[in-house]
Amino acid sequence: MIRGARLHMLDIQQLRSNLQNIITRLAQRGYDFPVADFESLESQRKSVQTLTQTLQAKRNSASKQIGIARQRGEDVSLIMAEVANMGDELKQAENQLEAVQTRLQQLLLEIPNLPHDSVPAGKDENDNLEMRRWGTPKTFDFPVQDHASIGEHLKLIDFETAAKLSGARFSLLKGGLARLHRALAQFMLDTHTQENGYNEIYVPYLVNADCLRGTGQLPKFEQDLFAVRSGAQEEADNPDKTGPAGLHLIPTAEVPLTNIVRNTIVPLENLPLQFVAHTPCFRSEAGSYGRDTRGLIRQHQFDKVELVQITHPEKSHEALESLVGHAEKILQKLELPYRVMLLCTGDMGFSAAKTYDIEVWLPAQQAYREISSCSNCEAFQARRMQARFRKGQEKPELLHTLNGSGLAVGRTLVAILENYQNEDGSITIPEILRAYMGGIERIGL
RNA sequence: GGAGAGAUGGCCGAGUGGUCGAAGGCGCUCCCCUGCUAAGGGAGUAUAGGCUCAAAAAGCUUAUCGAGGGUUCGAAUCCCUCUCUCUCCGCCA
Repeated sequence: MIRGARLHMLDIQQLRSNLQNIITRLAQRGYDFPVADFESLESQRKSVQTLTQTLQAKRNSASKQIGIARQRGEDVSLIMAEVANMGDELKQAENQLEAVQTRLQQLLLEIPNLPHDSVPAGKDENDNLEMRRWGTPKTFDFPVQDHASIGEHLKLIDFETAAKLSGARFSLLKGGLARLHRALAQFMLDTHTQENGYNEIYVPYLVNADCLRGTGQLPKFEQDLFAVRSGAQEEADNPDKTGPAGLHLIPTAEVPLTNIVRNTIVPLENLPLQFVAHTPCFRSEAGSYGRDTRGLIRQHQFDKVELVQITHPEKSHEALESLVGHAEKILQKLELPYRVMLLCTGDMGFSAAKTYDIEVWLPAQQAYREISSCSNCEAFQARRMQARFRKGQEKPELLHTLNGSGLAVGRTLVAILENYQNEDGSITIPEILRAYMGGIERIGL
């Protein structure tokens, strides 16, 4: 049997009828569309599929006739002989179709999303557009320390022990900083659930391959993930298998949160869905050797409060603006200066049609550093996930999905350490967090 | 971990090899009827593909009864593997 439904990242109809346009738009984000491969596979697919279906139709009608004749008690040996010969031809056609479809599928699953019209064309982060700034970087009348030094002097960040336990790019927080880290996550969750209308969700931290394909991490970015297997298994042999085999640690809660609507038809009146979850995130950081090796900026494991919205396609771009606002609100309440960047075509992630990064001011680096990334994936993930909505009796339509950090907890901790540092090496607790810290105002030696 | 029972359309539920994409019911949509209400009658009611077509409409066609594979001219139905759910026992935070 051949599966009829195939998942693609871009609208396959669009791809067939509007190929040149799509190639041009993908080129803007630096993607070289494999035209020759695609066209050859498409033409193969067309002829093989037509052949296969014709043979199937023949077989079906012959089988039906056999059934009818049998019931009448007629002799069926003649038709039987005729159909029997078809078997091999059909099987061969089906196998061929399967092979072509698989190759086509592989190709299609690796094509990134199309940039939205409002996204500036550009090559890398230097072409991103600054939208706005909030807050003024504080001037210090003493030499500022970076967060790693501050934490180590306080003896509340212990990288050595973390390395002993797990290796490089892990960290261990103690005492007041561990509590501050927890307070931050609580504060973020409370803000998003109580003020921004999000529904708090607790999610699995291990997900199957379908989820990762749905949000776009697979098949292309396997190397960025951690795969796990249970001790009872020899190997995670078949990544496609559901169940304990082939599970991966989530690189972000976007994966489980967005996949909540995989293979579902959401009633129109339930839209938009707004989910928030606080989870650890696990990333292999392959290919980032030497970058941000010091401190908490780039870790294999970090906590994040993630926002996900599932919206009507006509509402997604205004939803993106509000989602960015929700993330910004956290920084405002923490009184941390930041700027909002609109990413250019070349700097966006695989699944995104449009992305805003929020960058927080880090005094020790004298620079703004990413603390949140908010993306509208439009129908890209929804198509991979078959996430749809239905209006009345009309046909189901693909939803739009959005996600954003609200915020990365570890990096927020970094920002607080650096922006709220005092000359004596202590940290002032931001006003808004004191309720979560038992009222204390300062963390010091 | 052991024993057993299951998985069918929006829902319930029939279907153990043949005109089955699937009876029946509920729900829903449209229409008719009845002065309102209630009741009644009729029609319709899955999804994703492909082909024909400039396109639309329409037509033809394929696939899908938890998933994957197998047997067969033909599979919801038979066989194998897996997943999930439920019940009982054991174990466990």
